[in-house]
Amino acid sequence: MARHLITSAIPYINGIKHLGNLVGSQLPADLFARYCRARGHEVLFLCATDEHGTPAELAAAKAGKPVAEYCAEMHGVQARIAEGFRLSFDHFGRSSSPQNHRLTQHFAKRLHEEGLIREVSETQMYSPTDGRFLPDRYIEGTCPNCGFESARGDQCDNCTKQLDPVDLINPRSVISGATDLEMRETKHLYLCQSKMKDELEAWIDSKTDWPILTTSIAKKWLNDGDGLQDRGITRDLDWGIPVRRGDEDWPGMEGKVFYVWFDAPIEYIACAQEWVDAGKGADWQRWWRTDKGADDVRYTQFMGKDNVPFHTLSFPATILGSAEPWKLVDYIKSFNYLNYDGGQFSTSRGRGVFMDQALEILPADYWRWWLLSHAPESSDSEFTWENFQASVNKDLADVLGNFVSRVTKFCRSKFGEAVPEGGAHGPAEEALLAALATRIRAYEGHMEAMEVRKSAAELRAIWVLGNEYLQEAAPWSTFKTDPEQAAMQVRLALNLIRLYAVLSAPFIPDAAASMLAALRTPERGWPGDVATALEALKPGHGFDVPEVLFSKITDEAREDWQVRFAGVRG
RNA sequence: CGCGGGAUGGAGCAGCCAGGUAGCUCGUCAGGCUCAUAACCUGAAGGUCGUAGGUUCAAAUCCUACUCCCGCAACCA
Repeated sequence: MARHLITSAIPYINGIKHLGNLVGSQLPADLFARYCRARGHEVLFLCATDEHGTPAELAAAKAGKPVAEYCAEMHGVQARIAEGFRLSFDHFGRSSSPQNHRLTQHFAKRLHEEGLIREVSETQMYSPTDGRFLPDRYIEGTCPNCGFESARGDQCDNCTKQLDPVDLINPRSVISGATDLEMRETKHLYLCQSKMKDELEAWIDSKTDWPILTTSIAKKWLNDGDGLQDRGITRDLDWGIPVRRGDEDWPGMEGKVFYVWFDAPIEYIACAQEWVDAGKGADWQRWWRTDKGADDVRYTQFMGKDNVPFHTLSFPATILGSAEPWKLVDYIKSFNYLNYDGGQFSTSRGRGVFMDQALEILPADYWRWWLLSHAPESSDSEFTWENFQASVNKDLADVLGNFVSRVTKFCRSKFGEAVPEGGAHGPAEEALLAALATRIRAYEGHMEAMEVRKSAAELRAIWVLGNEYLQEAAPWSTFKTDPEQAAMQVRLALNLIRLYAVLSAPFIPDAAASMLAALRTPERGWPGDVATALEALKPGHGFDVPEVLFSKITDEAREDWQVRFAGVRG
């Protein structure tokens, strides 16, 4: 038995996430966590909401609520939706937790003591009307290059030229429209990542088995231009973790907070503390401190490609720079983006399917299956309703659902609602067992390697074996001449349903539970020996013919949804 | 000359790292079965692997140039 620490990139608090966010981190992380648990490993699976930063403040203001209240509310919303998708977090924490405040301030102190923090004085655009410093992208004006009137402070969307806010003609605040902007001097703390470049590079270079997407992005940041740059870790905001050195004040940093990208990954650790403080666990240090039992932990992170630089460089710089024995990540699984029907998902324009809406129209398993079997592993992938309908109907309803249906109904009509007795395996059964063993081992290999698409394809192939077997065995024919043989065939098929439930549970947990419930068995141990696993249900064991496991998506429903989710979210 | 990923039959993908009869799912066509959610099983047609060169006995796989798509480009998260 191994010990697996698994974290999903933490979703930003601001609003409900869309399917692209889900498939890029939380869902594959959940798949892996469920698989590890099924294999008997000890698992700690953590996720949280990332709550600090300007967008949260603005969203709260728009909702007319204090930001703390807004975040608490949105955390509740996201937690409920995560439950709806059956994301099996051991704890779903908050980056605004007291635990994370303390820990973030602790890391800042350690980094300071190690000489890895320096102060930088800089000038930034300040808006007296808004009462805040404005990040570049919250400033708009006329592009000095092309004359485009809605150029952002960091870049002109029209001519793509890189800009500095001071370059803009007639700059104004995106928040209030105020034009009385002024440059003000402000002081910030920088993390001296450049001092750690060699250490980080050696560490990255040692990870030869990481996805190419992960290492190529990390190496680009390490070596692009002047190499790894120092990074500001503080901001002039109200909402965030106050800048302190552990318990002490930080002279000159009054009123400032840490930058979200500094405190967010630290929440992975703080979340384990929250898990303990919530009474769900006893000892968080044996997961996170290599001097306190975490030396045998394997730590895997899941995230979209936009998160890779922070997880391969910034957060490891924090960990390594602290010179304390914290657990470093062992494997980073990164994903490309999921596009929506010919374009991008857009949170601001309400384009695409959002997590709450998805659950309103179909059960979680449908989404889990499609998203995981089409996970954007090697390149960006695209959600289309036609593909979704075809995949779900074919894979879930026709191949798996129909298998359960035909077996249970046939048994009921010929033998009654109990596992029939008699008969012995012949060559066809031996061949099936051998094929199953081969494919199950392949499935395990793909799951362990976190090859999500390949795992799904292998699982589907395992389902197909059942239909192939039935076609060859044809119990509906043998029943007429040799009822005992038919009984054996049906008994095997019923046991196959149980096996499928166990193997499929990481992908489609609800359907798997329904299958086991119909078979009236709690037996869900992972199959070692296939022949043994297919004898779990003994002759005479009662079962129920389940309701239709997966109903099909009709053309009308699909067309309806296509229209409904094409435009602005209503 | 900013960086990275991708380009394989109608659609979506695997194969490429360790060169040697182009594989899978869907769709299409034909056949079979009739237990089942008009479902399942079997078979067939359809691609020379973005373009142009190069290396090699041999390239989807290695090298060079180019084209197109996507993402990133650090005080936005």
